[in-house]
Amino acid sequence: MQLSFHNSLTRTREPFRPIDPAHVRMYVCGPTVYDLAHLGNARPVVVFDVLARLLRRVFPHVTYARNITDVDDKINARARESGKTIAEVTAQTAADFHADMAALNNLPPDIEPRATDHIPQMIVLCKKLIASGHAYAAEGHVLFAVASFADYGRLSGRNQDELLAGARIDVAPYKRAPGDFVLWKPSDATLPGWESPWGRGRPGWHIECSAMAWEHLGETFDIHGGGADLLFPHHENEVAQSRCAHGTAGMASIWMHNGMLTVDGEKMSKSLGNFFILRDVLARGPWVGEAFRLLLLRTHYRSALDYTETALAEARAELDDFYAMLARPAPEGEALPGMVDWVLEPLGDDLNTPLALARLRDLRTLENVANVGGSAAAVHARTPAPWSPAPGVARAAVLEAAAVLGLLWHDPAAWRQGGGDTAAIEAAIASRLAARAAKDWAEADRIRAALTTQGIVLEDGAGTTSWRRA
RNA sequence: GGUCCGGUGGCCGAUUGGUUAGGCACGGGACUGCAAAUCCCCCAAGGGCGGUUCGAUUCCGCCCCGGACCUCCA
Repeated sequence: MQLSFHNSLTRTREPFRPIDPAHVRMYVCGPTVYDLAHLGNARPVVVFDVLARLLRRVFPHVTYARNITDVDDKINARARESGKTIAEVTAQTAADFHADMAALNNLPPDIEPRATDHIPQMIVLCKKLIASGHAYAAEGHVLFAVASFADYGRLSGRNQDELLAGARIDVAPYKRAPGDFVLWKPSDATLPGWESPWGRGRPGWHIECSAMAWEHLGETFDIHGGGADLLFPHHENEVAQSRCAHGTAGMASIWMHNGMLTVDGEKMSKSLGNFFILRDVLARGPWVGEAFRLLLLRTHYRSALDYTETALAEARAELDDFYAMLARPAPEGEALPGMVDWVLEPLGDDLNTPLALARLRDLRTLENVANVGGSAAAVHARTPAPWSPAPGVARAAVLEAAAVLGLLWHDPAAWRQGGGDTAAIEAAIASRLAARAAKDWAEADRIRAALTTQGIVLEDGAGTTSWRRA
């Protein structure tokens, strides 16, 4: 399968050519663990989880690294205000993050480096940058000299004049230029710190990713991902640090940035205070995790995505349709050649998940036609061949393709019927089947109406009745 | 103000210089004891003004509108 992706660096779609096809390497910026994940935090995790699954399908060996930032002033502030230690805050938040991302069926990355485990590497980078004239020490700080790097601004599409003009913070007196950014900063006794050639201190935000990517993926690697809001300054600064420290022409071959998630048309933001905690949304039911994942994948990853109640309900309804198909008894089948690749092909075209989902629906229709009856003519107008599979065949293709999207992992019966005691429901259905056999339609309808008030929907089949929760 | 990305039918949302996206909702039909599930049909679009072209939703220019970034942010 040919892959191509939109590269933020060149602002064009490029064929994906790994530096080493035998080992594809991807780095994605992970969370700063100071608070529970909000809805927007989930988007890059899901997007790059799908990308990792796709890469693993195409290439023999993939290393996907996603860091955890466990040293940051927001963490310090959270510890101070909550009365917990920094270690408690980071450990608990990281555990919460893992649980929430697992609820969205994200696979763990291959490597999950932590910033505090890479302090020595950060210090080495600072030393290298100072030695090569790209950084300087001043008043316990180490700062990157933006003017020393001609390509600074290339990734985010800015020139240095604009950046200086746009600098809106007060310029610290120890900076040579307003755009210079901190690699290392001093810590007083109340703050976490590590001994360094510049005194006891802690890393700046950007240096950690340069250090961890270097340690685990090398000086250059294939894909660097993250949210579009990280393009500047975070990724711009990462490139500057890594390229200047290693003397390379680039850091990652392809930079990929997911669009922002908005709520009712406004960006989710800590400072705006309009953010939804993912865990609160997940608490609404066992269906939410998958419905939210589908909601995310129904929009192309680079587009802005507006989260609404309606969109979540629609995603759930769509999953209901898939699980209705999967819950229907069908013989074990094997996908016809080409079926799965037909669905996944759009993923190779800059991760076009909406088109892949449209094709997944077509395979669902083929299974429904095979199993229930009807015409597949409309679907055949789109498929590469007039597939008319036996029952169970398209079903197998749906499951295989959905697995690359990280969808349809629930047990169909559990999805439709939920947990809890079902004996009373089964008993009522048995009574109704007896009434129907006796053509006592009034009694049959009375039982169904009673179940309807409990939120139970009956589906009569040939000689049997199945049920689901509405 | 600067930079960038968008504006597609009632809603969501892809592809494409000419040929059906798809989903949801609405309406009609098949099937069903009645339903549900399922299938079929129908519906309706491309912000505005110019330009290129035989032909533009698709390419170019301008304008309008929306969003993101401009050193907390996925």
